Amino acid sequence: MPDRGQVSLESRVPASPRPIGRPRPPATDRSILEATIELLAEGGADATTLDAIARRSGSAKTTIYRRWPSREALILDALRVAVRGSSEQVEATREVDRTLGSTVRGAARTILGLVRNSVVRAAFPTIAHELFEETDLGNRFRADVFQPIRTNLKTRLREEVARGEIRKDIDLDLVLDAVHGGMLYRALVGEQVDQSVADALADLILSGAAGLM
Amino acid sequence: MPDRGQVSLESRVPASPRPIGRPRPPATDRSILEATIELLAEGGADATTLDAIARRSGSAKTTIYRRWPSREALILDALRVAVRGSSEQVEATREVDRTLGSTVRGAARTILGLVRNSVVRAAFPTIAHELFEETDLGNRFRADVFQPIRTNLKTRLREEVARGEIRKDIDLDLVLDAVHGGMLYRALVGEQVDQSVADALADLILSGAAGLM
DNA sequence: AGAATTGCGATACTGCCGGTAGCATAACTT
DNA sequence: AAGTTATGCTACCGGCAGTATCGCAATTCT
Repeated sequence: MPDRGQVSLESRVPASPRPIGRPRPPATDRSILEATIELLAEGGADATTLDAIARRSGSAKTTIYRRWPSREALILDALRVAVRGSSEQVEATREVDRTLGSTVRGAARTILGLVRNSVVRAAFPTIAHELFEETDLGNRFRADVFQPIRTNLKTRLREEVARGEIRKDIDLDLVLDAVHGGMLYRALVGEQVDQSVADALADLILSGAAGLM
Repeated sequence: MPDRGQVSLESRVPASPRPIGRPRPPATDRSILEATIELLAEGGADATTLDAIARRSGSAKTTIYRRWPSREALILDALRVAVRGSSEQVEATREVDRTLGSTVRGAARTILGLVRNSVVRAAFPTIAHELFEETDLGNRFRADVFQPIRTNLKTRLREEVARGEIRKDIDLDLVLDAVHGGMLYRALVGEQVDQSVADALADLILSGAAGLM
């Protein structure tokens, strides 16, 4: 069991000339992930059993286990793909406007796309479990998915601070927490989540709720 | 199988004089819930199997299934109890001060107690699943747990609006979403969550992030 | 007192699912 | 041709949610 690992982080310089033996068609990874995503979207996590994934992808269950160490890992990888797709879509939509507070509004809209994504919703309990339990899987997911989005947004927020659009004494992490968390929370408790809500939330956090006294 | 049901919602006017047959000792309910809470806190949801609950509570598995229709229902009831305990504790701590924005800060601290509660953390993936899937269980939980907290806070926020501490044009739901969601989100992604963070988040939402230009 | 009714504990069971083992075979390198 | 690795298949293990059965206990009704 060589376990070549689909995320070859260690494959540095030599770029291994040609591995010996029967090669793994990369298309198999894609079809498995695709099947997983479809099942998550259609029937939720409960319907996403390994037998169902194997059946739909056309690969054997054993093949799947040679490429992913566990069902959770596969689901999280599928979620990774789905998130990447969803946020890229949003990024494309976002015009590069520089109106006041555009970053905060953009952040709210990005999360909007995610909390409405059926794959994200289906996989959310799983990822929440991994995050809370501080699992290796959860930590990797946090580093690979959450952190990049966050550092990107923070950079842009710092630019807004430099431009004077945001106060210098503001904790930018809190701004992002309030925006992202607020949208997520609304989705959780079943309140309306759409673009107007996203914008309203962003505006609230920018302008504050306090009376002017 | 009469299934008397532990949440006799239909038991209206007559208040059934005395049910026939061997009575259910209410202590059994308590010991089962207690065992469930302990297991959730100690080993997480995975360790909270029905056999473990039966073993620890001293009741038979069949007895548990006569009182709760499913494992999920039992876990959600246990969570309900744990939340009630946790938020009552916070309510007691909260002095009845009327400083500006005290409600918002109080809301942040209440959630702080919840996201740090190990039972809540353990049961969170389950409740998230039920909420997202719009299950009967999830809807009941929303109505029984989320709504009361929310309406209570909204009432107090409206008083602050009347007092001029909060602007009239503010969507109070969004304020609560940002506070609760922000704290939850921080706990999820593993950022620091303590009282100073709760207060800072509340202050941010009250005063806003925007520069004064 | 005795019949009827309901709850309990124990044991055994079903069914599903995550994960594994073993094997024959396919694809590739040398 | 020999060695190496991937695949599909079938069969299996172990754990766990949920059910069935049964003898017994506690209580109400007549």
